[in-house]
Amino acid sequence: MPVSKPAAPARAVIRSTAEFARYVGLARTTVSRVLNGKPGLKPKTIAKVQRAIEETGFTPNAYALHLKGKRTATIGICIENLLTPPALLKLAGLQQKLRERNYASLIEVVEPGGSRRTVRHFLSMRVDAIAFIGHFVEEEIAQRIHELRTHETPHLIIDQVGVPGANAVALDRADGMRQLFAYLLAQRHRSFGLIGFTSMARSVRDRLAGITSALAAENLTLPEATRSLDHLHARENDFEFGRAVARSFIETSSLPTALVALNDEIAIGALQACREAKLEVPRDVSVAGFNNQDVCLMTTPQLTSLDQQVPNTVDAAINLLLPQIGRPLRARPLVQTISPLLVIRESTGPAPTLNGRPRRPA
Amino acid sequence: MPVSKPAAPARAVIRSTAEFARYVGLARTTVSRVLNGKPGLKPKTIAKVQRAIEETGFTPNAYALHLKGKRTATIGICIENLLTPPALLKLAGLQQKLRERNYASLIEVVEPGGSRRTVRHFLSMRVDAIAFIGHFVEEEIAQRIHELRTHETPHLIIDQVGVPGANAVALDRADGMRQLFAYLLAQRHRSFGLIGFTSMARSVRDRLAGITSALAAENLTLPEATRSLDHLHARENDFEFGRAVARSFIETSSLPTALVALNDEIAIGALQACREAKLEVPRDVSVAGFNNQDVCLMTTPQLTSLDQQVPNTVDAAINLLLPQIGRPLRARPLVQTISPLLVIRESTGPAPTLNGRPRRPA
DNA sequence: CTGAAAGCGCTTACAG
DNA sequence: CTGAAAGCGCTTACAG
Repeated sequence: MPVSKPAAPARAVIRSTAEFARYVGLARTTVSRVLNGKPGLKPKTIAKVQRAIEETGFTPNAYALHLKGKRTATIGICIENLLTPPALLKLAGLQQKLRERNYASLIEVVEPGGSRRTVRHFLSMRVDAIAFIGHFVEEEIAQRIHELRTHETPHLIIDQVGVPGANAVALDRADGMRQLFAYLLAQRHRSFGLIGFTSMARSVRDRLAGITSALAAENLTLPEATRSLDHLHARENDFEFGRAVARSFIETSSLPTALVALNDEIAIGALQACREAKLEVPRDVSVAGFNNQDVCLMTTPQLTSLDQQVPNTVDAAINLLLPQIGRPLRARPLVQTISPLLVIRESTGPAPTLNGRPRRPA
Repeated sequence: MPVSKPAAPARAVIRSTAEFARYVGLARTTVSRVLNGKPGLKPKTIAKVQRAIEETGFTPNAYALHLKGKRTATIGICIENLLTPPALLKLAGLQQKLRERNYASLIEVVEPGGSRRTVRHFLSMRVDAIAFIGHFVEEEIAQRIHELRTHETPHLIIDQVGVPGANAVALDRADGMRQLFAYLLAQRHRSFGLIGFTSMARSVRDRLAGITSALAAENLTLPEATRSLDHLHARENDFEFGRAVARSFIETSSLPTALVALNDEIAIGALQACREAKLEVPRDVSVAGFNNQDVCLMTTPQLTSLDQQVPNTVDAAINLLLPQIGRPLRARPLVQTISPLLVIRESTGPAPTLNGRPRRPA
């Protein structure tokens, strides 16, 4: 069954206004006007075009639109490859808020050393702004920020502080630790086991600074009030690490009255070690985590933790990032800080007294 | 200090090959050749251009490139707004694999009723293919798939089965339940409490089918071997729901020997209810979850669960999606099924015997 | 409402 | 290596 003529408009996929105009039987110009809601068109023409869109599913080529000057309305989001639950929550929240404001998100997971390629891709896509989520190699991200400045492309770093010249919104980890320690000190705790705080990362140093300041209010110092046994165990799996370090603390002759963990997984490991040693939490020892993940409600006892206030972070990110678009670059970086919320649950309580309830099971 | 001449190339942001060529002092054509690695260029010219790229950070406009026929190398990913941990893992895994293959990801979170707008946006961005992650309203997604077919744009649905004409990769939930029940039956369990299986969703029906088939192998039927008390409690928070329903089972005169939960959160709630009732798991009752989330390792006892095998799912997705690109659309949909992996941990064991160890604490 | 034309930023023959 | 030109898919005055 030979067919001579090219297929009628029936099934061919339409990929340009030219083809589409031919299909509807109108001039390209007219079609373009309808597509862009310009005034001065017959209702009948509009209806005809609309029907044709339904029939063909035609969408104008965004690439041509942008060449003609339309904003891309796209934000590049660069997220580090360590995808922790809080980081994913921020990513999801940011994406959703951007979408509500009619911005598309171009998302790339970046490994150390890979940010240059990603940023160049984002720039070639003429994104309106770029957000970074996570903790990056400081030198590397500082270089990216510098490039973006000379490019006059707005940026925002979420979670990492201390990058010179960078706009940032970050959790005030020092304040979080200050809150937690002020509370524990008020509960008469004086000896603290820190689990997982051994690192030169800025975020850990900030936390130690917060602890120091809370201790200072009681005339205590970090060396006299806190101890670490991190060096005794490798940190591969946070839960197992917390369990192992806590076990080491328990085997010690002088168990601190409170174990403070870098994150919830480590804290849950510590809870487990306590249970295995038949120590009752918080009667015998208090345990606190960080991040306030959903699991904190599922442990026995429920875990005291610091909430990252992700919705606040996302809101701040939107408010810092979007107003930069289309305006001259600010000379001074914008930095906003989010205070964590201390969520006190069952795993922390008054410090055990030596002559009161027993520290160790009989 | 009036300035008469326009600023020298010094600080102006360069946004086109024309400006850039002027900056380097070469013809646009030559610059384009260097940018695209064409042969027949003096090393000196290449070096000059490369240096200028370093200096200016110039990136060619991707929109113009594509207009000239370059592939967008972009995949649209549509994810439902119920961002469960496994769904996020799939999103992150897919994004990472695509990136390794030099595809960019355009990601949008979609609410019920919102898929049309998202797909139209993706199409206007001339994506090479579209992936859907999650469970969508069947009628709505069926409509999208139909549109994509007429558009000759490849698609893949991850996690949802039963959409007519759709390419899909999905977890074989029936097989998962079959595995779990075969194991529990071998452990002499004969009475099962199902928690959270009350739903007309296809994924739940599939699971019940799997249970039915495992029971049939022992000449048992769903009505005689399983019970549900879902109707007694509202399901707002899965953990609390699991706890409440399990408590109701415990208060019953005939506690099943195994509680099987729809997901890990519900199972952890059930574990909690058991602990509160001083029932020992698995001595007095076995408990199993679904998804094998990280928390399964953090509970006491550690939770038996079914692993979604996310890496397998992601690999299958890549292998189903990418080969479709640039080829004529296949007439028959591609459907691939991933078998969950039963991970047996401490929360399940032999069924208690009535005349052996006590079912309830004395 | 139509049609011809210019131009967005690129690449790619083509003729020097 | 250069330069002029065409064309990708659009929008937007401009003249009918």
